[in-house]
Amino acid sequence: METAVADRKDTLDVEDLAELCRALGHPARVRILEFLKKMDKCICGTIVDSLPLAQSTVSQHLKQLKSAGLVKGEIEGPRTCYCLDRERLDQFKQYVANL
Amino acid sequence: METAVADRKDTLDVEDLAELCRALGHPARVRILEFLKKMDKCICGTIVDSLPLAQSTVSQHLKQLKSAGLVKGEIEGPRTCYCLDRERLDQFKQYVANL
DNA sequence: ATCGTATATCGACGATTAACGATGAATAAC
DNA sequence: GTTATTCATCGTTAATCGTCGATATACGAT
Repeated sequence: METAVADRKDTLDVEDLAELCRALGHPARVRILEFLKKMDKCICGTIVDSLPLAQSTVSQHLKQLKSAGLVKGEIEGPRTCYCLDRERLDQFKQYVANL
Repeated sequence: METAVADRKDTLDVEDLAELCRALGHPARVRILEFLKKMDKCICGTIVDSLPLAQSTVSQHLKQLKSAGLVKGEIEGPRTCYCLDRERLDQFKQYVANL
């Protein structure tokens, strides 16, 4: 019984950890995460300016981070303000620490 | 000067972290890592038996983990014995803890 | 020698990724 | 109203990924 429950729990963690890792498996996305860690809140345009990539590419990367739950975007007029989801980052840290 | 040095250090860590994340960005590879964490040493065949994947696929996954430095393989006759590179895993943990 | 076991590699295939420029929708300024 | 700014989305392209079966190589047993 306990084993069965533990196995299910492991299954969810594995998939979730893999998803988070996939999200951070590109240097640009790591940089974005670090940037947001420092800046707390930041509009898309500033992130675009900080990377040697096209705006559309950065937007795609942000989309990936958002999909993984690591960042949140809040629309302000024509701008989008992104911030880190610190709880989600902590979750990632927890997973990795438990490896 | 210090900024320049710090920037270079960040650049290396970002790439390295991304590489490690990419390696663990697939559930099968996370499972292999966990398996090796528990078993300490394990032959390829046993790992193959523990996953619902073809032997060739598992071999490819192991190759990815090896390339990222997370596992080491030691040939013993017709068999290969894999083990976790614990220092490398600790490095990963360190990177993530510092995010 | 032959046969069996183990596994890395190859090639094929479909799916996914990362890059870009173009564009449309939403907002702001005039 | 027009014009400008912002950014998500689209489509294209080439590269990479994940999976498989087949196979060659290395070793072990007979």
